[in-house]
Amino acid sequence: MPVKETPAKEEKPRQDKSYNPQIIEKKWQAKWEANQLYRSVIDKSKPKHYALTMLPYPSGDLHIGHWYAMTPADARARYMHMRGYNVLFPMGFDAFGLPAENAAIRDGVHPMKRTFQNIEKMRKQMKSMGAMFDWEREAISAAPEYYKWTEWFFIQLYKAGLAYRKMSAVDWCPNCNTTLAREQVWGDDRHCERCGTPVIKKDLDQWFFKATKYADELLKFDGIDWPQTVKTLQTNWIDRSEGASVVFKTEIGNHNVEIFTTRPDTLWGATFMVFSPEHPFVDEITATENKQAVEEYKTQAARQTEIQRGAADKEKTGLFTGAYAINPVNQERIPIWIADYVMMSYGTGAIMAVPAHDERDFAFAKKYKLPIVFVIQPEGESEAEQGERNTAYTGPGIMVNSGPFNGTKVNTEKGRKNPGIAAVLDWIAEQGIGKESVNYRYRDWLISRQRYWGAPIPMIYCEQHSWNPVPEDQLPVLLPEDVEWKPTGESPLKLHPTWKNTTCPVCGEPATRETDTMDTFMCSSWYHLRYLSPKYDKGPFDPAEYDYWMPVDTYTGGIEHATMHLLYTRFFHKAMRDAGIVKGDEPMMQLRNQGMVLGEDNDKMSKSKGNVVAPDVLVDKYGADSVRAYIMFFARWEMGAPWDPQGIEGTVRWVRRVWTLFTDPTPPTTVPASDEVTKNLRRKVHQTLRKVTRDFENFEFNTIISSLMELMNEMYKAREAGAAGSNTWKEAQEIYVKMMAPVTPHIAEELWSQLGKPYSIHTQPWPTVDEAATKEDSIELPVQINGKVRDRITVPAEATEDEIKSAALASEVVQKYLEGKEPRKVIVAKGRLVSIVV
RNA sequence: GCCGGAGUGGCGGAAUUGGCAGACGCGCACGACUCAAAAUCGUGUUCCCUACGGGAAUGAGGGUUCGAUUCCCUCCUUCGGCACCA
Repeated sequence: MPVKETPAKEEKPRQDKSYNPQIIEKKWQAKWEANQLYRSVIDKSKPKHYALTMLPYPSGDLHIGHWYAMTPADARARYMHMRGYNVLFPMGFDAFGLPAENAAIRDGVHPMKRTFQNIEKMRKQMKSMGAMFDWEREAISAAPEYYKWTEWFFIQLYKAGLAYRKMSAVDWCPNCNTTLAREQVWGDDRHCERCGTPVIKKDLDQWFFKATKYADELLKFDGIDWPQTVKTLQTNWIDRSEGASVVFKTEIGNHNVEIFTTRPDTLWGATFMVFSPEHPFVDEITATENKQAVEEYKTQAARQTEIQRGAADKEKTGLFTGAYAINPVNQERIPIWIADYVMMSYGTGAIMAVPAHDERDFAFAKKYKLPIVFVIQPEGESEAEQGERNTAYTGPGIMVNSGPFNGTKVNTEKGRKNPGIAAVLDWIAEQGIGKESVNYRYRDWLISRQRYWGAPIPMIYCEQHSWNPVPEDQLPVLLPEDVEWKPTGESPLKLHPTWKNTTCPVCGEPATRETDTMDTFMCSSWYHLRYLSPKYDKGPFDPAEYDYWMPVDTYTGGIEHATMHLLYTRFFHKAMRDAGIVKGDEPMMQLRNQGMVLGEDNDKMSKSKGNVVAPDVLVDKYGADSVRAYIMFFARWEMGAPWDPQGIEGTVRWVRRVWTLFTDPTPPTTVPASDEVTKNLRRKVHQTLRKVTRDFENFEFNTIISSLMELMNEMYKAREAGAAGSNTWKEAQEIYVKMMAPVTPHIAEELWSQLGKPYSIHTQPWPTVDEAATKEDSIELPVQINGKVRDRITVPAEATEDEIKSAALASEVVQKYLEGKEPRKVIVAKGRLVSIVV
């Protein structure tokens, strides 16, 4: 790509030397764009760095939260660029989704039109930020050339046996009029992650991705540098538990009822079974005389929401079915109950109840007078004593009443680490009554959405041949433009008169298309791949680009996606790795999360609360550089903070004062600086450089700005002392502007140019710390006596421990405290302090 | 109930390996400039006292250490996640 020269526009010589961000920011943005400063192309002579920040939904307005996420990410990408990396820092839009469709229902404006208008506006707003986004690589998930490949990926998942259709009770948001994946239902009241409406259950035939196949691998985070909190959230979300699956037989029908238990060592204590009211065997096994009561209980349980059923402190209720099962370890006949504390959605929907060693089962047994048999005895406790218990016993002990295992030790470890469990696991396998088993809370990913504005699910249904994917050469399945906007709870695609009619790819007979669209998290699971080659049409990405840029080196974004996007994209990557489409085990090597900017009132920013901060207004008033600097300065990035509208004055002053320091032609003194002044200045410059470098590495953006402020204050003092014009001064200026460049790219470029340096500062190498220059000549050490600072001594930096010690002891103050006595102990922490114990 | 993060001046925050707590900034006060104001520049700004000097203080209490914001234990507050999970 040839570098275009900007037409040399003759500007009038500046009359006004004062800082005018509106002029210089526009000037440099135009120049950078004109000569494609931020175009990232493969360059095998350089190490690559793929910096990715989560892409926004095109709501139509860039708010301060976007700046908070993007500006530090941009600054760091710029820093990496100056460190010599070939940096890819792309941007795009997660452009499918409900808001645009809901707006269409409201006012009839087509989501396509609105979305692309919004993108237009936001792209312009983003450009005012002065970020180094490579817009040639922009990807928009709602564009056909993008969603063609989202559809293609669905087919690859289908071919890999990872996409399946199932009728089940799924979560439905009555406000969004669509189903949601388990991850998208939040909180105690089980509300929709997007709109906050409590969800309900609906029985629907839906497409799922078999994410659970990767549960174990998703628990491994080897080789990736991700925050512990995210790893913990994902681990808890998947919630692996080790145990056994054991088969109990029903008397009636001789059905095999599989149960999951984490405590196979307590099998001999299973004195009854509890089925979830929805369990498929309930109707058949229920005795005639119990039928009516059971039906009533089922109806009542179904009427309750899962929240009500899930309330842990709720009094347990249940009902005897009249049926019995056989405990396979001791052939005991045990009653089968139904109770709503057993959930169809976890495990198998049926449990063995061991009241002696499980609190819930104990409470249930007490209430309904069911037998309680203790099979784990704490050491030193007699059977009689145990019979007195009024709680379940869950601690360690010895197995009793357990046939061949009497006397076996049980500890509190889970799974095979527990000797009792390990022994029973082997035995049940031998006996053929059960096996070692792992259960997860993690569910398969429900991908179907009953909405229009999403990527079509590229599947066709034929009476003869059931479901088949759309042939790949017919992709994309395009969204029809002429649809009616009705909030019916069914996809508008279903109501379209002709769109769904097609032919079966197997037999060619008339068939119908799937009218649901995909969860937009499917689009964002692979956007980092589309950035590699957004115009490529032979595949989702150009393999040459993939081989050079992937994996993502640094990924930044909000932690709210811990169990959604960040889990989906890992699953997606692993599934596509196994399909031979991508390489490596993980898509993103390093992850860092930013916090959230809250409103002044400490509340989440929202239009309805009227606490939204508009960055455009700030940019108009102060310039993008000052806003960028404030964003990075005002809070710890990973923590976030409520917005303080006054605080921005601090960074505005800093930027102006730097401007003045560099452009004021009349230094305050003509007296040349002493060697000491220049040496001290140079020391401070290199110390600051070391600090700023380290802070960029560690994503500690706030202290980058404060260090730069500190150095500026020192430079003002040095200038006062005559340092201006010296070589040290020139070096200080040069390093200073380079350090500013990632944070405040426009003013840095302008000052760089005014220093007479060649365009562009953003292609300059990051300066190197002169370690020798950072060394202090003499250091002031505090002297502590019994832990309190009583004096300070100044010693040469290279003073030995003994020299420091005698200097400290020689101090008058120390002598006074010693009162002529010998100190008990003198500790010299070199370069830190002297501690004297009297 | 379980898991994880956080708690430091009026406010945002700093303190890198256990070594001077409060860097840097906001705000505030005073001063300079000005007819005046804004802007700008300068000085001060944790709290308490009898103020030359001394004492206390990093959510609370305890411990380890010459020395703890930092490590350990108990607890409190707060935010987030999970939860009749078998």
